[in-house]
Amino acid sequence: MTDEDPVSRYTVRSVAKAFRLLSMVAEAPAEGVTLSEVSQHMGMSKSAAYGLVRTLLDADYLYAREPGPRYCLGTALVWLGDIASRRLPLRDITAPILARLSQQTGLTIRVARVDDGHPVFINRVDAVGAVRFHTPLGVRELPHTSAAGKAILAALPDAEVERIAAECGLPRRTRKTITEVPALLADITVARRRGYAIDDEEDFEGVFCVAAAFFDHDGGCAGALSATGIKVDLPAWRIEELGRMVRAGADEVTGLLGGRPRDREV
Amino acid sequence: MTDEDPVSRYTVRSVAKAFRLLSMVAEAPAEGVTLSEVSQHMGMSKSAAYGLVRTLLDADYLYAREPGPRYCLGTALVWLGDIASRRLPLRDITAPILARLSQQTGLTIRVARVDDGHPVFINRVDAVGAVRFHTPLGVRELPHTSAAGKAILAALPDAEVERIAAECGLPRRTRKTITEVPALLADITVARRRGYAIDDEEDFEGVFCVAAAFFDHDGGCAGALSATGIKVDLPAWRIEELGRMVRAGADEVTGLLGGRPRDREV
DNA sequence: GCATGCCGTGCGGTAATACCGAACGAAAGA
DNA sequence: TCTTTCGTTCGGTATTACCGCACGGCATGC
Repeated sequence: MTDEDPVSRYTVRSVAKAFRLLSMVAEAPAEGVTLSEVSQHMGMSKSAAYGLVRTLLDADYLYAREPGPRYCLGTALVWLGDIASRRLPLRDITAPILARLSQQTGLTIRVARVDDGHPVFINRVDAVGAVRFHTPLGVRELPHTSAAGKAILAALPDAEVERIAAECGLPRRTRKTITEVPALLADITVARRRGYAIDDEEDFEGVFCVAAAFFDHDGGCAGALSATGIKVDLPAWRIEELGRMVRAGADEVTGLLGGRPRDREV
Repeated sequence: MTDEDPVSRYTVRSVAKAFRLLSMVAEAPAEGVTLSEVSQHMGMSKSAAYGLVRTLLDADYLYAREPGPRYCLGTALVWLGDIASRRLPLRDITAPILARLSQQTGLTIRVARVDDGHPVFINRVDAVGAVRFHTPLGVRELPHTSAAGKAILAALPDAEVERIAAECGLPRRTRKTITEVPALLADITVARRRGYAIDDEEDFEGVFCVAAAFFDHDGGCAGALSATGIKVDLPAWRIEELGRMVRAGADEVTGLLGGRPRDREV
């Protein structure tokens, strides 16, 4: 084996495998996976998979649900995830604003931080009695299919938007997804004037989002707030109202971050 | 090496080390840890620690905060923790009740599930503007120092309580912690009559908790709801009111679980 | 009732590996 | 300027994790 592996020379392979296993369980149905499924998907023998699973069980990263047994994500991940998310400064700062917006609007409110032009949602508050959207946290999302992503793009110069678009390729998610760079730039230009970005069924059919970006002390975009609802519940006047509320919430976050809002930009 | 290790023959050692490292970072200050600290605390060479850290960085289980660099828990853990906690059925069922109780009381409301007589908190809703308590999720807690723990114990027969008490040894946390089995049984007996359990500065100085258990279709205790506040803010009449509200919330959870509430028990 | 898969569990042997030690450039402190 | 400490990199080797194989249990099908 003289060829160059995709893994660095310093990668501990067993650990990387364990993480691949956890990702596989996370993406599998909630009932969990069997040992044989693990050995198949991981391309390793059953006995090797058994050792790996046992290690994860002992550490509470997995737990065995009888009968089967089927393996599911364990409480150690709840523990670590709670600590990790609490230590994101943005989360603490924005939590009360999310709660207030959720009460005011009756919608699901989320906050994303920026990762190289892409949104990573780090918290979510579901309104009581509202539709629950199963949107993941902690994942780098596509920038062009969510309102939060477009609000973040709108804070960047057009050249940067084009670079990011070329990088991720603007894949289609629904029939309304913007898949061409000029259309994306046009949409962003409107968002800059309006003060908030809109996702009109561009990520999921029937789902509508409104988002506004906030900025830190550098004047750089630090993230975005978004409100998510079912499209049929949102007439035009309601969308404008939501836009103003989200915009106001984002400005408040900007203030708490010691930042300065930009003129004529989201 | 013919001696019996504490780890099973099937334990993948590198993976266990990676988990120990994550636990270490989780218990360290929020600013993160340096590579040298890792190699020291883990008892391994710097180069080995470097390989491990690089692996965790590549998988987003850690991220490097400049300068230093200092290593902190990464967004992959936020992702996995979010999925793991969403898949706990109790969490979805109780979420709206937590939110309502939090609004009604202005306190932090938590829900714990039962793990062999011990409470494991799986969700928490902080009231807006209230004091934030940094209580971890997903950890097996001591049963005798929290209101939720005592509410769970109150649902068990005395013999079982004595077994659990012998197992964990009733360690002291504050000067008010109950450290003797007879006193614990007496406290639990009162809780059974009253319908809710109380933690009066037995876990943290100045912190007061009220909790009530809920039950599943077997009639077994499935967990408990608790309300947490600063002691000076809670006169006696307020505590009684809180107890009734938490009790009512727990009964509601019991109903949603298809369970039946017990007579004269928490 | 018997055969037949399939699953989870255990055990050697060996090829793959993760670890140690040493060394280097850079940055911070004396 | 000198010293210390940090993160990083690189061979060599002892450790190891993996594969193949076999066994017991549990359903399913004939």
